[in-house]
Amino acid sequence: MDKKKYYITTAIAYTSGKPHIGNTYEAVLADSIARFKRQQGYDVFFQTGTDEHGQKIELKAEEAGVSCKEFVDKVSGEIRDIWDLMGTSYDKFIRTTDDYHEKQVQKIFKKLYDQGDIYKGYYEGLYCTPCESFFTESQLVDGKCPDCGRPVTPAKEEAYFFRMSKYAPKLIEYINEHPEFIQPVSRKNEMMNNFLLPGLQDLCVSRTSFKWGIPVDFDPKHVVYVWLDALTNYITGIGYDCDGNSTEQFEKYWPADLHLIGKDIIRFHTIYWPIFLMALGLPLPKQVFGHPWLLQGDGKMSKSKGNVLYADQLVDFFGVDAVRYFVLHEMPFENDGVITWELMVERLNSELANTLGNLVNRTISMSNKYFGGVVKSTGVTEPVDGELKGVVQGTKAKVAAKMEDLRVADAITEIFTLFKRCNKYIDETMPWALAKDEEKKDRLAEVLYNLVEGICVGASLLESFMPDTTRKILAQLNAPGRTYEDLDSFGLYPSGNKVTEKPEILFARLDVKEVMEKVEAMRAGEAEEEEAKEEEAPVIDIDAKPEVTFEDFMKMQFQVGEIIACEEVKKSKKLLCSQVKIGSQVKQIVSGIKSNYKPEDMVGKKVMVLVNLKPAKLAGVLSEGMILCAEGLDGELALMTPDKDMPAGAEIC
RNA sequence: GGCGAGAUAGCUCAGUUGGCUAGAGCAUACGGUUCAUACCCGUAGUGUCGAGGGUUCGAAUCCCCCUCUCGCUACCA
Repeated sequence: MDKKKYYITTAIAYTSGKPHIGNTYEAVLADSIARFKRQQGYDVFFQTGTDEHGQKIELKAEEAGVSCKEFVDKVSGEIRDIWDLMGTSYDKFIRTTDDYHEKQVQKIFKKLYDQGDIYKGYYEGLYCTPCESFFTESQLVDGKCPDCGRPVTPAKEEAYFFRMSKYAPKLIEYINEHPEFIQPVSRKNEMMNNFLLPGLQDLCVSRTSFKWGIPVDFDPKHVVYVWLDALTNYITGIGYDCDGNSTEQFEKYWPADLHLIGKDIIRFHTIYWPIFLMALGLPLPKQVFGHPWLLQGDGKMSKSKGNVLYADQLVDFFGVDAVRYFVLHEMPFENDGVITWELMVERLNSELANTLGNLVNRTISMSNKYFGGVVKSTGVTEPVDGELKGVVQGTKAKVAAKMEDLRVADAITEIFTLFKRCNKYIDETMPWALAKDEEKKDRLAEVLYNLVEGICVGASLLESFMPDTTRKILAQLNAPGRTYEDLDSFGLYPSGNKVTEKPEILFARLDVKEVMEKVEAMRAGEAEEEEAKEEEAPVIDIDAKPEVTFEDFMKMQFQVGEIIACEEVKKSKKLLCSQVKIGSQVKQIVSGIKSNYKPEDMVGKKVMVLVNLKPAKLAGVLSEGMILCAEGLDGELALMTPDKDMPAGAEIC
């Protein structure tokens, strides 16, 4: 009988820089699921990879003074190295610059165009280069990119659009009929209420503003825009061909059983991607799981905060399996998880070193001390053995049930419950007491056999999550690997086998203080590097806007305004409403600066005002101008104030 | 502004259709043990279950209202 297939993917990582521990978490999570399914006997295909096109990469490459291809080759390689370091067992690492992918994307684009799903139009809007996104004015935050807070530039391009609305009813039906499709389910409501039910906008699927992308072959000044390029990796990677010459591999594995993605891109995977697939006449993936994020103690990781954790650093301190254990076990199913150095150390010490490592160590050392390492079942059982056996035999089913729901953290907890039970068993049976009585030698042997057997089962179940540790434990116990089917039986450890003479410490306890000192030292080194960098280039480059004529410029009237009153706009989160004295008149101006200025701080300030801007209502409040601000890297705002005291109304020219 | 989630032990959370003295892990305290990586095992707790009102024989659980937090979304010159 053919094995059941299981196709799992991660999102492909964007090659604009080194991935932090949060990105790495996704790969490890997918890996643990893939490994578990393999262990269960599924024919698993696990695909991951890198997303390598776009304007941001074009810019980064230019900055680095290399070609785009050289740039992405390097970064993609680094990402793959980290995935390898973490022991992710991917079957395929796709790159969106792979030639088969590029060719197929072109064919898909053409096909969708020919069948009328893609049409040519114009995109007018405001563009954020780093995010490579167009926004309507209404989407902007404080007039800035809603994603990154950086400035946007007006742009109009000829562009191709995908007719989303045509497929929306079918998608709504599909989602309603497949409640398990979007995980966690709370996300399903968000998608429905915010996008599908109010009506879907058409999606822009091409760009002319940059070159680093897959050219639209019948209209080469366009490149295919991110989602049609990136999302299709899930089918091109396993050999899809839209002319009907797909590989056997594709026929076998598609549709995907699970797309594992970050919660920030749920919308693209549960709306646009299914619709693309419908347009191609392909079945939809069975499940999309938007996992939560792994956060640093003091908020989301960001380079500017200097609190970014990288997988390789953590591995240097703790080892691969400890890091895998941490990210898999500390991450809740629905809420964001927290990672700090202190927490890492605590978990390592209490769970890995104390509970597991010490259990293996004490068991082996007793076997050596009492029986020269030979582990033998003598059949001298006592009632207390039954409870241990029950736990050992029952763990497999519990783990499987948790994994079925993608509750990886809970699955690991079940395995550790087994190890804790083993520790308790040692206390209950007191081998050291048995050892003092020659008549109880057979009982002692049986106790140690039961322990070794229990550990073997636990260690085997741990394989999906901490593969190296499993290998080490089984090697130290000189235990043969056992099949998944046998993980709920007890007594398969070959009686008479000899365990290692010198047990190796699996996880060494660490001292929090020492670790923190090392971390500080490392941080100091990084900070110096950062400082050196900052001294070199404390500048911000924004996209150049089209040239304006002097006449254009003269149309705008700038004056000094004095803020005489200011209050929060109640209905909004970011707006302040100021009364600004300009000459003898007073204008009401609303501005999105609440995050940086308090109303009381505003009063009395002299600011630069664009006076003749057409009035508009913001959050229902009339605004008759614009107060100008400079914006720093983190979205920090600074009001433009005159260098010397100037009367309200003075012209700025 | 719209939709949604949440507020439970010092910390992270579990509490199914309302029902016996509200739970787990970590941390704390005490006790036991010595095979082991100062480890393991046991015991003990502490909670106005966010505030207030209501339904009920009985509410952490259902209803109303309030406060706060969070997610998505809209508006944000």
